[in-house]
Amino acid sequence: MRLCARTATGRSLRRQDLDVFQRFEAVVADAVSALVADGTVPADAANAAIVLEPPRDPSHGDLATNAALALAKAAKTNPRELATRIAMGLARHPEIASAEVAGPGFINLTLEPGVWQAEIGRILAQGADYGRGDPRMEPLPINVEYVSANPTGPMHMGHCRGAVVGDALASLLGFAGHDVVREYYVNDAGGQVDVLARSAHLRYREALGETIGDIPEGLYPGDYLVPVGKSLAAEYGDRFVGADETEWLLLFRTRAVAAMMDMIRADLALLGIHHDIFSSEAELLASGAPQKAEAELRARDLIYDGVLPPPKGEVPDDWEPVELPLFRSTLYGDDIDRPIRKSNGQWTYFGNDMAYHAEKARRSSALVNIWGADHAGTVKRIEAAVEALTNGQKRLDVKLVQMVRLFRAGEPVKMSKRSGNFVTLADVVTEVGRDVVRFMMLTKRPEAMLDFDFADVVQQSRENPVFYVHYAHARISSVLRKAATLTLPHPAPLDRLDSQELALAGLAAQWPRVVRQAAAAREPHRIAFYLADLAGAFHTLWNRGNDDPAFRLLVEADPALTAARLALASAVAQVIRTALAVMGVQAAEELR
RNA sequence: GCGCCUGUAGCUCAGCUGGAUAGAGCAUCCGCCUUCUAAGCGGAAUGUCGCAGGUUCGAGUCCUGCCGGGCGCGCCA
Repeated sequence: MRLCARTATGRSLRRQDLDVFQRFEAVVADAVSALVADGTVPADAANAAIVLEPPRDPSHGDLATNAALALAKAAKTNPRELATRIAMGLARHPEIASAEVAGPGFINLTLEPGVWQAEIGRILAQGADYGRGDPRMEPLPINVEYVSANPTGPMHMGHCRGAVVGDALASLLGFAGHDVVREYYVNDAGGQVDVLARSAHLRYREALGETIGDIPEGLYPGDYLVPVGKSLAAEYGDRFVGADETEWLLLFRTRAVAAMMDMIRADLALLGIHHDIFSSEAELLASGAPQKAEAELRARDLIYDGVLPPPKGEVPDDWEPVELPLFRSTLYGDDIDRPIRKSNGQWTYFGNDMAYHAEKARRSSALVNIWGADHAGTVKRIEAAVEALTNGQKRLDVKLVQMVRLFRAGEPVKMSKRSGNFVTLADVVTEVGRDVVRFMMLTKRPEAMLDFDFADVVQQSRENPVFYVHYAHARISSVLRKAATLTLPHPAPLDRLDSQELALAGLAAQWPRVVRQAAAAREPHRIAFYLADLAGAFHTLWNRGNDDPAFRLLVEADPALTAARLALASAVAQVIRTALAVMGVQAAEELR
């Protein structure tokens, strides 16, 4: 367990700068150190998996630790006995009201009310920075690569979830104290962009007056290429009409890709997503990076020339054994070794991608990729390549995001990519709003399928988490507007808050811990679930005031109590705002 | 055939990297409210955590093997 966080300059933070959980983790760690010092516990056991967490059952107090359970074996005592000794020490801490041994050897801590009262003050004092992590010591940023959709058309709903999850993860990591780079890998070198170029050439001829009729099978039918064709026609006239493909392909490709990327950036901007770096596959190729990566891996015998076995299951009719340069991904758990170049000598997608990740790894402390689940089969080889190219120093963490199924009032929305009849991201954002889209994409674990119903997501009711969280913030905002005219005591006497109110403060005080854990697990969706909990707890308290006016936030006859409750409500609103901001969502001041 | 993901209450899903008696919303049942602190409230009931083994003080969580669902599977991107 870490005793103290450290800043980028290596300076130790004072304990009062830590959040509640970190502070009491340190208290428990001190108690464990004392056991080591008096010989009860061997020194090497002290770094056992000791955790301090809020117990599920509130009757177990504010915090619970398994320290005795984790150490009993090494101390050769029974857990309850050890727990009793630890608890006796903990109980002497001025902020700990009671430390009780429970169950097989847990120690349940109940904190003095003043701890939670003080936490309200901290939330209000730190504002939007409450919960923000200390800057980490890594010299290089964490790289989050997400979206990276092929530049061959507008963003559609298939890209949406990965875009939101990636962006929220990036801002979560940033809030947790990491330096973060948001990156988009532009696949502007493969066969798909040649198809794009040919599709643009067709639109170019169309712009010059030719009747092109139906778009041939295999080309992109979307009319978003019409302006590209027009622009090329205006600039170059008819000189490429009958020309050989070699004369125009590169030019058309470059122009079409640039136009598609402008469109994609505009689509992403609708969601509030902006990448720091757009890396071009074509530029990477031109720089010779794949050759360098190959040479490096060949020197270490991680690439060799070999023949792959025929694919398992159904073997294609035209399958022939061919010798190819293969990367030994099987050394890292892959099923077969993977080719880095094709039989025609060109790089495979993986060959380029390997070099790209080597390059990313050089300028990053850690790599995260957000990929669609349809790429699941290629995860191992690229993680293996990063491990090999960095000698195991850097890890690539590929997060797979499952698909979203669209519904309209319970009916599945039919989509067919072939006919161009797909729902674009812009359509969805226009219809339900950016904040709704962003929040909804985080209401489920990314690796599970998500159903998105246009009717449900804008519904104003308890079962819609987006609404429910906004509603909590709007209620608080509304009361604070009303209270603006009141004369209230400063500072608010927070000791007037009752146990239910302090429990809500305790939940708000968990925000820094949620940030740390969600960031460590790279799971931004935890923020959405935390917010639903926090909003639920607030609404429950609010409803108390509906039943009995004495429990309302504003009690006109008692300005001191009103001030205390408003401080609590403001703190809750602050945490909601901050958490929503990490998700890229703007908190609502009122609902309409 | 192989790989990855997935299976938790009737439904939709959480489950804090192994902790205590597995939670929430919806639906159900029982009360209450008709209110701008509005877009309901309170309470109750609900489980073979897919199945079977294993690891250990302790398993929904880790390991192995089955079963069901999704995605993918030669040099595509």
